[in-house]
Amino acid sequence: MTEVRVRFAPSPTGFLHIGGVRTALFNWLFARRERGKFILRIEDTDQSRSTEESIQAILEGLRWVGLDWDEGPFRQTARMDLYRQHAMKLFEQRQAYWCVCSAEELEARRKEAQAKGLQQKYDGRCRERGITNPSSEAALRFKAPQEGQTVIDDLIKGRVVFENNLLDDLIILRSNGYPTYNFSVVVDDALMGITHVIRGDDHLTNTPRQIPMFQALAFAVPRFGHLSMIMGSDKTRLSKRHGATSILAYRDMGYLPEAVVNYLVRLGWSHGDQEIFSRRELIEKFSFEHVQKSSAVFNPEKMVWVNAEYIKSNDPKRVATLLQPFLEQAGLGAEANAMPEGWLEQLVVALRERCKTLVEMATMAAPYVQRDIVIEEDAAKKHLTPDITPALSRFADRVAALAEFSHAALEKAFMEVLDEHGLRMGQLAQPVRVTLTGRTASPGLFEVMELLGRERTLARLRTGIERAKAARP
RNA sequence: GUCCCCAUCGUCUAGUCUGGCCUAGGACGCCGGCCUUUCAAGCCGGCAACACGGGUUCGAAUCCCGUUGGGGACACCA
Repeated sequence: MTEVRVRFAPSPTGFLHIGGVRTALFNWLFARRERGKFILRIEDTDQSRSTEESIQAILEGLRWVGLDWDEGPFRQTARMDLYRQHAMKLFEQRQAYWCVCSAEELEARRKEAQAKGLQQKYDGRCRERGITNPSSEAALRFKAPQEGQTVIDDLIKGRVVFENNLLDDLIILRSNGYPTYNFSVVVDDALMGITHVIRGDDHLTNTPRQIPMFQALAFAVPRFGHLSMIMGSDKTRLSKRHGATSILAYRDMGYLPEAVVNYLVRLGWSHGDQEIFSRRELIEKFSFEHVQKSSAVFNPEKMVWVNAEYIKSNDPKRVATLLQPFLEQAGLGAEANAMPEGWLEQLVVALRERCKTLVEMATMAAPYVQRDIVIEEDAAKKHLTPDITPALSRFADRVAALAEFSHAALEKAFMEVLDEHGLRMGQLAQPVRVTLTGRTASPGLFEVMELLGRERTLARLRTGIERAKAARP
């Protein structure tokens, strides 16, 4: 058994998006499962569109979702000699020829063919010219086979057959000396020993063009697997229109990387009815047999749900760590940092069932982190009324006198006050909640008090009592 | 236009290869209820799909053909 070697080969012409991450993920899972190698290759042969910034964003995005690569990142621009060398080999073998048709001419002919409804294919006029001393504007074309068929035994799609007479003589070396995509992939995939090419569906029709090149160069042909595309809600290809484009935008929106991975892997792959998978399980269970052939629509609501699941079930310590930058951003950083060891985890536990993203959690955290709060007007009007002040005061006194400021002790005190004043839970709970948090919704009251500590609890109770007294009944 | 891929609830999907266990299961969302100190979470229930037409077969979501629909590719982009 030879070692499985797969690669992710993005072109750095933009940011790493959801679709790219999914492709990378499927490659990575397969590599990990097969104990093979995952290789990262940057396809930057398009000089005009590639940017260093994009490369950095791609690396950062992959790191964020935890897709670590074993080799690379290789950059095609650093491997130019290799492509030229192999291109010349094809020329010497007479499997490639110089073409002096200008880009403008080609474009014009293509347009004409299109208008006439003819096949848009290079007419091969330079094929038999036998140009050996090309001018500087010449490009090198691969002599594609015109007879027979090329058959792909695709890992996902199954058997796909293409007629060779439809194949174009592709340019492999541009007149500027740079290789084109279809040629550089072949050379790299072969030289890097790629055994399985797992890529987007949009490359399916490139495959019959590439296979003859592998063969002409006497390289072993890898196996191919073509993943369906991800679509937006309108069933068109996913793009900026459908929301955040860079994977890093999801980080900034408060998603956990493992949630994004979990959501993405389920977009096209399944394991029975299971929805949530640990990374370990994913590696164990992943297989191309259960990868869907059809395209999938990206559904933000479900991703939010997955994220909420992870927030709830993850180690609070980790969630607390991930929450930090969001607290900073919400202007709560300094105060949060001043809290005692373990406090933030406690906050996470109190809030995690109530929020779906870290951004939401940070927003919700304000009353617990801050020293002073603003009480919502409507909440005060409804719950902080003069008639509740006796019970409120009594409770404040009890809290002040408590030997131990704990959940159990607070609850006991609260119940006793309820008893003394003949109140039901809800009648006192809401006023206390509003007093303590300024809002009508919060975690359990006694958790809230523990989070606030005795000092802030008392201070807020007193403020609330004053406010209730002053209110018009 | 030519070639290629695809087709189960609104969405992600199980089931399709190896027809019968499918009066089609799960999940998200939506609606209703329960629980309850609020809001959530949780639990229970509901709505909701085999694109269409022909075959093959005792029997088809499952196999075959066609139609329709969707997507992709046809560059000196990747």
